[in-house]
Amino acid sequence: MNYMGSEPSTSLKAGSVAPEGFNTLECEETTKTCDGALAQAFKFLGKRWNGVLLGTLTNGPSGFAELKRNVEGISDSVLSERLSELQEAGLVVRSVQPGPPVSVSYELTDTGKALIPAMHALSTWASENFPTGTQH
Amino acid sequence: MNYMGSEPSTSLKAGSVAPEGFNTLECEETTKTCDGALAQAFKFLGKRWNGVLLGTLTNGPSGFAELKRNVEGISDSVLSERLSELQEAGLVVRSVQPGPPVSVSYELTDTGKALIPAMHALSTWASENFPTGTQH
DNA sequence: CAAGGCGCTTCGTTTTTCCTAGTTAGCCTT
DNA sequence: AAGGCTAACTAGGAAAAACGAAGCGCCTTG
Repeated sequence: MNYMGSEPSTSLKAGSVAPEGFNTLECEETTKTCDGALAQAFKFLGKRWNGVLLGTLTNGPSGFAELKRNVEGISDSVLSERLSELQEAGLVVRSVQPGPPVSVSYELTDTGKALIPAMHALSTWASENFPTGTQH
Repeated sequence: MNYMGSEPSTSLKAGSVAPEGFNTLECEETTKTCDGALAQAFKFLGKRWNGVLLGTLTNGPSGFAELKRNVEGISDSVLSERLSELQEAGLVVRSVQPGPPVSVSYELTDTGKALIPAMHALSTWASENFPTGTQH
């Protein structure tokens, strides 16, 4: 699976197989590195907008303009680029209805939908730890 | 709670209270926005290195140099800045043992530790959807 | 016909992130 | 005593990411 641009290079948990480009760690149970799978997850989610985009798409398929409205603050060019990356990563699928008029929708794939429990856990954590209305 | 710099501005779920600076949505159950709490979570986790840093600290307290070694690819200044941000957000605590020699350690707070279930869910998702060894 | 929306792309500008060299203090070895 | 190394950062500039505005072709609406 391809990543676009450079992504954070992370070390893997002791004993796990190192993908290309990663330094292979000696098998050492006391090494305090980040879980390799978690690091993998953060290759996507550690990029600005991806988490919120995926979160938005859990509400169902959306067109480009609708996503632009619903993800406040994102620019057209970044939205376009992120959607391309998420497609290439297999998390989002783009489907085109030729119309007229042409209509495009973006939808979570099964892989993308499989993120929902984790995103729910993140949402629960934020609700419990950063109640709305207390920011200043 | 203070955020450093500007963070992605997101719209909130219909009916939820809008914090300062957010556009208030009309209460409209069909609006497909990202859950406000999830958006809040991604203010931290959508920044490069934060997720991996927090993931690394789930293994226990670490000093700066140890973190530098265990989070492969991060530079000193970014590590320093991210740790400061995570402290200010209440996710990490810094404690200093004056020595000599001076010794500093960073540790997850209760709020930071409360992220562990969500990070475990993310790790599970990545393991099941991106098996190691298949990257190219 | 004019105006607006959709679904984007392009490019110059701005903002954010990142890197590297450097600092001080202490420890260890020769 | 001197030199090398580590810890825990910081400063300033470089690089990358993100933004904003303009634009395109097509369609719908008035």
